[in-house]
Amino acid sequence: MQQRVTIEDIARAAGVSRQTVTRAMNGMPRISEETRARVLEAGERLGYRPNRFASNLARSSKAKTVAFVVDSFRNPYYSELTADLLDAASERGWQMTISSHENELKLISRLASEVDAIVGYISEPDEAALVSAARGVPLVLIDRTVTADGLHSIDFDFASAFGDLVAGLRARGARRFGLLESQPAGTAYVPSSRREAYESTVDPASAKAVVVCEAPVQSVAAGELGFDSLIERHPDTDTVIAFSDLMAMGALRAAHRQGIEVPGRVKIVGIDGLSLGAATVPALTSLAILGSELTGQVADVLEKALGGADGGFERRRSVPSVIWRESA
Amino acid sequence: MQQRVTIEDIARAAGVSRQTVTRAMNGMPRISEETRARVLEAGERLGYRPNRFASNLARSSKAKTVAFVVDSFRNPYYSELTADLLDAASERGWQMTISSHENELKLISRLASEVDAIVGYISEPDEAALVSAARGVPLVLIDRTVTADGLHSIDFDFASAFGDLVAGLRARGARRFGLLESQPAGTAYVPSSRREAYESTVDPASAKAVVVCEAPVQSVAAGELGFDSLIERHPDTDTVIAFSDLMAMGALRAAHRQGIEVPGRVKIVGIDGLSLGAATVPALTSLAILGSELTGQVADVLEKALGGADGGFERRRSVPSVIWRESA
DNA sequence: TTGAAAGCGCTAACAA
DNA sequence: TTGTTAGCGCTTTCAA
Repeated sequence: MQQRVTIEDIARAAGVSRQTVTRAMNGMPRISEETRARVLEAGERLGYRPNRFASNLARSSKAKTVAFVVDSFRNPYYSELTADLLDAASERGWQMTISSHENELKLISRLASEVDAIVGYISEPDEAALVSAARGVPLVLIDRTVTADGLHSIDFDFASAFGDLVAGLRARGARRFGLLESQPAGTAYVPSSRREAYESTVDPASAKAVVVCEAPVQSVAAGELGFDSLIERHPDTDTVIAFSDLMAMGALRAAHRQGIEVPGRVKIVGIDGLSLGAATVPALTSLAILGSELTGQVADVLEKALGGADGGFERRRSVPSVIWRESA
Repeated sequence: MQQRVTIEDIARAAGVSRQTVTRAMNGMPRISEETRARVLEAGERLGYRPNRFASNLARSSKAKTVAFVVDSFRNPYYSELTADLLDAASERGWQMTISSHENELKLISRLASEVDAIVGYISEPDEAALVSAARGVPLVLIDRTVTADGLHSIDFDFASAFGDLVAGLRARGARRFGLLESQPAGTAYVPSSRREAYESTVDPASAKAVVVCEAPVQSVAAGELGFDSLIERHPDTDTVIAFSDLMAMGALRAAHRQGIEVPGRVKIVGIDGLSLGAATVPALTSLAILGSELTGQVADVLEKALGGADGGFERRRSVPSVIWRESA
């Protein structure tokens, strides 16, 4: 970049001091309209572009930028959430930069020198490593609970959410449940909090009907395969709860292929609350994380953290709520 | 933020000069491993965090950040494209910040002082106003062609893409086409380049079967309503081309509701190339913009623009290509 | 291998 | 209303 035009140049061109240029450029008081116009005109003419680094270095209130980290923006869950967070960020005057994973720790450590806070879905289990990678930059982890000092977290209360969901499903005639879980291929299996909530909510027979798909968490294909195998192993299943809306969409496809009527013969429910769920055939009932108070919680935690309140680390919980649509 | 720990502090703590700290921190040569370790340790201990503004101000090669501007990240088209661009950006070491519209000109003018380049979907027709809002920051407009000096653009060659699409559809038995177009509510209607390409490609009778939905461009509901009205007005239609994949998904829903078999009775095709198209029932055939050379073109143009090559403004064209799936 | 000096471009505080 | 003087925190010469 040939960023050569500085306030110095403008000052010279307009015959004023640098300070006056600053005042004109930033709409500050204590300057006559006349000089302001003259300075602005000179800036325009010379093609002046403020240097944001210099400006922020000198300025007392620095620009805040927060990084949002996710697995992949190809997943509509993350992108819808991004949209929500983006609104919250721009309301508060924060810039938001987004990144998807390479190596988590390396990414965090890189971001730590580029932004003022990091928030996102990060699976690295070693909390101490996270704290040290963040080097003092506030780090807010979503969808998990942390214990280490130095980290904030916002988790979902699936236990109570599943209570509501299952009760509602029973009221709609559900008797025999099945769960489609997902696990990133090639990793050690750890039961998800979704699964734990499921098992402790449904009847014992249903609790055993769990299919774990080895696939990227958010894959339609996984839902499709999982549905087939679930129905094969547990033919009496009348209600399928999928780990995510995308998997539920896969289940919908599988049901259609098998000629299984939804919701007549089998009800299908996803988790996430994608707005896209309204566009499937039939429209998807979902345990919604999006559109819940999640966004507000994130913004809240960030506000505290950016404010520099070193006092304590937030541990929040957010309760998903059911969106009833056609599929259940 | 209490960003008080500076290299000065570390220098003092480690008993070295500031330069030495810089060398240690940035992995530069001309420093003994021993001092480097000592300095790093001091930094760790004091909780040092580099100030990115100071660093970039002093550094000769500044960090590049590019802003990506779209209507809304709730639209999967934009989010999938974001994912693509994000990959391209991180490969090149650029930061990317994303923004969705408020007032376009105001947004651009704000971004102009915060980033090094702006790329995106911007509908403001007044090119001079865009140039002046960008204040010298490279501005790359997608999905349109510009004439003004000072703007880059990357447009889609729908004319030739529609040629391929329609030929392929005919080979699959299509005879009577219909187009579902969309127009933001409350704006003056201007035929899209998609429509123009459509009309000049299909037979005269089909060219007249165009339904313009007054709705947000990318709405499933619009596609649903549009499909109904198209079939009502032109019952002999056997192939529906929708302005976007989301609208095509709406059309799919409407067809299902009406008991119209897809692709047996009516073929349905979208535009965009969403990966989600693979998840619908039936999976969606689409004229793909995503996954085409678009991303590469954008990166290319940005590279030139960021490089500071003032020489000329790029005018690129990108040809969408058909992804054949079940719906046609 | 290390350090001293001189800025990067801008804004804050103070004077004039 | 305007200008002067000091930095913001870091990196880049250039010397030692």
